[in-house]
Amino acid sequence: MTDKSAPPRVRAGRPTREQAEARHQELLDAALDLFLEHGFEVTTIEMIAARVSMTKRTIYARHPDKATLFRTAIQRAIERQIVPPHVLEALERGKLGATLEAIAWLRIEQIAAPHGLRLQHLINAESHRFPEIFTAYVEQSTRPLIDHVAAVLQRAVDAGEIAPTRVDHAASAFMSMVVGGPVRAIVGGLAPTRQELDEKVGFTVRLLLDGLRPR
Amino acid sequence: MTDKSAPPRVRAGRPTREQAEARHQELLDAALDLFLEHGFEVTTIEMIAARVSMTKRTIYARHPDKATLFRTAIQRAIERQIVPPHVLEALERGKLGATLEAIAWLRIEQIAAPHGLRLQHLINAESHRFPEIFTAYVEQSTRPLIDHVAAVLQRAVDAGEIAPTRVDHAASAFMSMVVGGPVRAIVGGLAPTRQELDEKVGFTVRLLLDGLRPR
DNA sequence: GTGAATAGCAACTCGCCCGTATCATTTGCA
DNA sequence: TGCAAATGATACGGGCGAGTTGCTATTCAC
Repeated sequence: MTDKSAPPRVRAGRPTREQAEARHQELLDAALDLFLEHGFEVTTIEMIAARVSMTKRTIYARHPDKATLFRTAIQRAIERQIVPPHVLEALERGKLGATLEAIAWLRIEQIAAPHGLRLQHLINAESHRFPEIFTAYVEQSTRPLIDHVAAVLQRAVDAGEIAPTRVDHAASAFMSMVVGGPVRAIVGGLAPTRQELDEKVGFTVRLLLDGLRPR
Repeated sequence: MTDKSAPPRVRAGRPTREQAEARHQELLDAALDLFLEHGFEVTTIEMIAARVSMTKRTIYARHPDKATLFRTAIQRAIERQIVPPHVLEALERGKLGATLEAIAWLRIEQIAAPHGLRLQHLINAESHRFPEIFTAYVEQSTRPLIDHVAAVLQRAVDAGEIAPTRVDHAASAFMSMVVGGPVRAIVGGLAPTRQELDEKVGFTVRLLLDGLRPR
């Protein structure tokens, strides 16, 4: 006895393939936003649906469950952060110090990006429930940069620019220093100025190069 | 019409003040454990109650709600991690390098402690809901150590042991390096050996001292 | 055009958990 | 000794969110 005396239907209908695909991208963007803001548990499917003016039904038509939607959205964010090799190579400057500074800035901008740091925290926080996401993040985002720094340093060692050393330790230490400051600042609610960051990056690079100066 | 034909009573009764206090400590320990393991949302009051063989009733007699219980338990964990000033002073060794190594080890052991890193992650993850906890952690745990390193370095500058420099930057960079490696390792599921850590700490201290060697 | 697949909506079920209330029981403490 | 505090057992209201289903409306394919 579905009377429907006052049919409140507003809009419906099957969208074009392009329309559907665009909506789907919107959905993933919204899901990412909300997950980053509120975490996995607190974010509800209906919050996401409301954000893009859909209903749960439509979301569940594409994604089997909340966990899968989460994985998909986060993996997408990780992929956006991947730096392709040719970009890394393009960071090569003439002088070692300038190259390191360029790499440092690349990472800082990733972290300072609208939700860059939240992504890290979310992935850490959910690393129990989604260990594969954590692994993916390290493998695809963190590690390549460290490895690249190590390679740059190794070349500098070979060229006699710096003293022989454990380039892996040095690279890891360098990235830790670069990231540590901004992370503390941003998480603490501060927005470090370009100048402050510049100062810190300069300090870090100088410290590393002085520490590794050939005897 | 509560019949209660089969009263399955087992045990009850009023405990001694000391007993009650002891149970209360047990409760907070259990709550902390579970919050660290599962996070705020997933952990339920009944999980905590079961862990210490209590009922919700008893918990709610002491804590107005779940959020307050969370704050109390976490604050307790933070306080346990606070290093009293006299302990910091006792880390002073004759040589600057040895002092820095001692400080580094102190922090590494905090992080490698059974739930040391989880505490950080939990606090970060819940920093939206409980910003005051996040602030407390930084103020009471992170910052004092960095400040102490800065003070140690300043004294070394005054003594001419190292070149004049921004000791705040240097201290921050040092602690970042010290913490960065172990964090990546532990979160990644690895358990770095004492020897590996020793090697890293040694490397870090040497890098800093060489980088700051007086001209 | 016509039929079938598809996207959409709304309402529903189911289960979970917080917080509270009730009653019985034990026991510290005055 | 007797009272009240403290706790256990249990039930339940209220709310909420995940996932499902029935139905409708539109578009794609032939």
